[in-house]
Amino acid sequence: MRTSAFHLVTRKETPQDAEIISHQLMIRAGLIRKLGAGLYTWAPLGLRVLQKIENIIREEMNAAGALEMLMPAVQPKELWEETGRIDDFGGQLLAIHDRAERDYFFGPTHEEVITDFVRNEINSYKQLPINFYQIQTKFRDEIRPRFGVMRSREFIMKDAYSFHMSHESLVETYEAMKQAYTNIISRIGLDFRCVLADSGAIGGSGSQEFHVIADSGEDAIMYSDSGDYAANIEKCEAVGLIAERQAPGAELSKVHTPEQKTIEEVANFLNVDKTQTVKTLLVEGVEQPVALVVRGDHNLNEVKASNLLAVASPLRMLNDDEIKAVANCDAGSIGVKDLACHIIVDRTVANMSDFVCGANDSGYHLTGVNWERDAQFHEVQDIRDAQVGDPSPDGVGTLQQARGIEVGHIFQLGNKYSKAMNAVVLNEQGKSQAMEMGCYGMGVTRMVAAAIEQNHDDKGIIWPSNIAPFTVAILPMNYQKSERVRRAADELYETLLAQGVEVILDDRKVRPGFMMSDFELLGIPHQVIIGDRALDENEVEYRNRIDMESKRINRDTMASFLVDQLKA
RNA sequence: CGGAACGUAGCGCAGCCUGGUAGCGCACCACAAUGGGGUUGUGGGGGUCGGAGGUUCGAAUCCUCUCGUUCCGACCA
Repeated sequence: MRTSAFHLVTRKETPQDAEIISHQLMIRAGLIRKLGAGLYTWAPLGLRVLQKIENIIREEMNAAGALEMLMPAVQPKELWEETGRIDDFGGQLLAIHDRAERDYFFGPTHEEVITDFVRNEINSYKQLPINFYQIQTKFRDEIRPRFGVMRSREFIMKDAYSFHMSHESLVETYEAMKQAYTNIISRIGLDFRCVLADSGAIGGSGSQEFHVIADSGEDAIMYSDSGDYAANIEKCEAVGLIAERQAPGAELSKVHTPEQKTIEEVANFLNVDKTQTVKTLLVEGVEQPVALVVRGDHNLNEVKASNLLAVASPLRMLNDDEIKAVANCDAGSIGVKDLACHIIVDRTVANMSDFVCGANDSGYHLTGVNWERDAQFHEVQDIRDAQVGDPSPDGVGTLQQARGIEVGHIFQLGNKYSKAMNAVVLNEQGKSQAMEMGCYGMGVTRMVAAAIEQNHDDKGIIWPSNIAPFTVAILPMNYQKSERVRRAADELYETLLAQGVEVILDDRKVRPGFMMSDFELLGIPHQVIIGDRALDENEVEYRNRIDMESKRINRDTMASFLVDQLKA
């Protein structure tokens, strides 16, 4: 490709609304342009990257035995009524209607559509197992789209759905998909981690996420410093930190704590460690309000909490009036003694003794509180975030934390959808049986942003060579005027093209500095600079985008040198 | 969803407070010089000032409504 025949529009200035580096660089390099909130146009340059990722995904999915297909992006509302997922997805669903006022959703995911396809298409156990996938545009009306294509509303996803006669067969495909995902992200060239995950609105039993490690990641992932355990913090089991509850050692006493509301303030005021305090959070319950109790220095894990039977989902904190009705005090003074609601305590809290909590009387706290003697709880659950330094739940090592960008998520769905939609096949005994199902998603557009987050410097993008829009850039110095430079550049260009190298030749009439800065921003892995200086010695110059060190190479061997570099 | 801010040329912004015929930088077009790190000069094209309504002799500027965008927040207990 010659730049004169391509669309290359770069910007020197950082766009004002781009927060994270990948978004800034994607706009500056001209990969994407914004159309509206969470809506992006992929320019030819960006599309080349996108398609490389798609092709790697295709190759690995095909190799794992999955079959590519394509479903409609627009889905009839009736399908979603069958599974009752409209409420689960809530406002994220983009509702549309046609001229006859029929209701549709623009698909945020395709479990319903594929299950409908399969229930009509598959009748016998002999046709199973089978795994379908597609690469397609989705729409999720995010509350707050941000970070460019990292969290956009319209995006491209690879989604796969497998169907089975047994759980064992499902697990087999699940493991194959896990391996395929590992292969895909490795081939793209990113540093990633597979972690245990909550299955959220998709549902099902087991699920794991694939995270590209990056400081700008929206998720916190916890991992053992010496073992294999790794989990999203939403899911990461938080072990009880106190092995055995001590017998009460202090008198219960009520102390005046005026204006001391936060745990920090109360602990300082009473001169105790935060680990000797508990906080009581009142949330909406299924039948009655629920108190969730965690140690003062711990965070409530909202995902774990909303998964509890007694707690309403999604999680909602009670407002001041509701708190008053339950605890008869302001929010800053809620405590566990004589609290008339269902009380669920964290594992660590269950074994605390002589602790501090609110007195259910505004401006007062209790000290020396002990379970059984002073207060009772109804359930012990894991409801806090695991934190750095906790023992790993599998007993091996200590937990550490990193930030991750979720680029893939695989689920064992079981028969949630097949039962709801009556997707059955006849088994060997000729009896109807609901199919077991798995689903496997991968964010294609997000992968581009993740790749940049992990591979850039202050000059621009540094593409991993497997997804670079071009692998070689030829930068001629004074192409317009120097006959000799032009001939050398054209010749190398033609030679590389003939060998199937994805090469871009900059034949624009721009000055050298401008050209070099542009290609540093663009991040093309291999760059060849052709100028009169080196040509005097029949040489041209090679630079790798990673180290940017110049190497003089004989003009006649440059093509083969590059081909070797590309193989490496 | 709650809070805040911002909408003036493709991009980044000034002008608004104190109303008087719209400006700067980048980008773009032409010409010339330059030709190994975003070069320079001269000339040029491009804007219903987000939209609607109001106040006024007169509105980018003041008022009201509306649309859009962005940021922050959604555990004080």
